[in-house]
Amino acid sequence: MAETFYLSNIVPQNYENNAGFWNRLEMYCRELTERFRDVWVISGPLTLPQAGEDKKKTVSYQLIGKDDVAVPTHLYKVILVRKDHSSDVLALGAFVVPNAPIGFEHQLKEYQVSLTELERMAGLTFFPKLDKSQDVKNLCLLDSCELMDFKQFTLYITGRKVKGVKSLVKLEKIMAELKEAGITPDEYLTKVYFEKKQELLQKESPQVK
DNA sequence: CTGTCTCTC
DNA sequence: GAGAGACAG
Repeated sequence: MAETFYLSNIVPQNYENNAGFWNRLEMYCRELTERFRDVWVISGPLTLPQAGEDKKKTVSYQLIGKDDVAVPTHLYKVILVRKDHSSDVLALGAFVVPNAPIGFEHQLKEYQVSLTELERMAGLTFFPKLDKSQDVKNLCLLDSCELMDFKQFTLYITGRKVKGVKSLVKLEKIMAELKEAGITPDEYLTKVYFEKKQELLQKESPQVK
């Protein structure tokens, strides 16, 4: 936790990417901990070359702030999972994601690369003690690599908002926004909504102590 | 969930 | 500078 917050461990990331696609990728990683005994995740920045109109490749990336902090063109994530200690079933997925907004029409699998490819891009060796000659499965074949779709994501976010809401007016506003997005609450959200509504009715009714 | 911004102390 | 709360995607 302490190392997490070193400035040297921080990367400027596109806002929409972080709150959207990357957020859903992180949610997927958390899901994996429910299906696998061990989950290792390594993330980092990349500044990749891009081919111009003349086909020549150039490395170009933005610098921000007075101290010229480099903005990576891409972000990578390597995920290694182990089913359990005894069986030793391992699966790995490596992903390279543009540091730019990515909509719900895109699938995680579009950004999958081989570990070897990523290691060349990053100039790093991941899991050096892992015997690569042994049978390490493709994560996206063993698991689904499916991120939440728009409806699932919106329902989840709305659930978190409802849980933290402080007034009845805001509660109804959150639910109205959901309806406006064309999504009807599922069983879980309906339950959370009514529980919060009861709680706030208690708090906001002046005659009740 | 991922965040930022503003206000107070 | 930290903490709390409002707000947005």
